[in-house]
Amino acid sequence: MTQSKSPSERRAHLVQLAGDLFAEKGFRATTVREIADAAGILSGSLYHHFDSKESIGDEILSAFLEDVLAGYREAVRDTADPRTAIEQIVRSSTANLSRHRAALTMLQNDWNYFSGQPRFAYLRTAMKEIEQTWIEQLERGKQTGQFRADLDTRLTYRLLRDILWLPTSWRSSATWSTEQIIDGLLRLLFDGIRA
Amino acid sequence: MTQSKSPSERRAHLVQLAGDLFAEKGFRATTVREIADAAGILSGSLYHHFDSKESIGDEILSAFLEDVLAGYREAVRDTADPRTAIEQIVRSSTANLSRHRAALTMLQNDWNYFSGQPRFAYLRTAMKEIEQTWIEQLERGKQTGQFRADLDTRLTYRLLRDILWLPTSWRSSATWSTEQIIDGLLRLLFDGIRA
DNA sequence: TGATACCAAGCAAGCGTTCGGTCAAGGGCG
DNA sequence: CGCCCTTGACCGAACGCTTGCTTGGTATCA
Repeated sequence: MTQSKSPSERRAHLVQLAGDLFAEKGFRATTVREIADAAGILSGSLYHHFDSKESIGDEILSAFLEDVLAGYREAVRDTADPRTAIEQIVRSSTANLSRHRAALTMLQNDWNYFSGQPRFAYLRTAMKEIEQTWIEQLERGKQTGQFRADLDTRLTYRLLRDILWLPTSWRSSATWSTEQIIDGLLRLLFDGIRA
Repeated sequence: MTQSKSPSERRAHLVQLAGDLFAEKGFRATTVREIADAAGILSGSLYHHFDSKESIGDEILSAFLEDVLAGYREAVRDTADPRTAIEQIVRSSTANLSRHRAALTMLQNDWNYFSGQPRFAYLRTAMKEIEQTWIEQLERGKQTGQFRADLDTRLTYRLLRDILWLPTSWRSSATWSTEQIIDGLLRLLFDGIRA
């Protein structure tokens, strides 16, 4: 059909197509035949580009986590102020999440499936670093007096991280812009809903 | 084997077993053979009690939504104050969610699967009522001056409802008690993390 | 000529579901 | 008491279908 210019550009396109499906139905619920249909080829032909369905998932997940971790590292490197750091984390995450919708859906839907396999051990590693980063910033904020001293750091981290990842799963509705979501999120996190 | 006292007590037990599996892996990812294994019978024997796998899911989901809606209705009936109403909603929801872990996992993992079928049309109906309730209370709070006037009501509702349902998906860890979670949740919602 | 990208066909395994048969428990009845 | 017959719970084996994946062949183009 449409011929790709550079080698393996076709491959990247297939990953993109598969990702769109994963983002809507999850990894397990998406069949290789559906992916092939979206690409206009037969299911068997996919195996000319990938050696398994898991490889496609692997590519999507590792690319996502690399970007996320890069954003986290930059956020804490540039800033001394924990509140600014968290705000920076929120901004970089939101950008990454809208670019990697598929990865997050996979993590939420099929975490049990992936996290059990040795091949995806890096998932746990990355999650640990994310947790560590949040906890450090929250603790620092408590010490400087910017955050409430009575915060349960670990509980707050779990809530904040998951809250941050929520809007991604909202069907790509044009209801709210990314800016609006970031705004609503930040104000909620820092100030709550009370006047 | 063990004989049940009342008729269809066995059936209720099977629903319980299936629910435990659904809560961990989701509905689609759980096979009837796994359910049967957990019960110590063969997969085919399940069909003596249920006419399909979907029926089990139906039973779990409808029971959950009935309880949730009852909690919402009671919360807004008894209270004139919107802040108290929301606090009441949070409390009743948390109780319901810990009792119906399976249902929420199913809604999060397999929403696309269920919401498409006519049989599960009540899912959309119930969600609409939940949304309506939240929005009413948020609007009232804005009018009385208790909540910030610049809140995007619909966006805030989506955030709050999803946030409320988050902790359920946290594996039944003994890390935090229900009381702790409610506390952290309420303080975060109303006051944010700032000191 | 030899990669590259794909087709056509099919495999084994797993899925939800069906169906005829077995077997113990228990009430009705002489 | 002893017999029969219903009933509920389950087994064993299979069904049709879908799954991820394999294999041998073909067209295209450098």
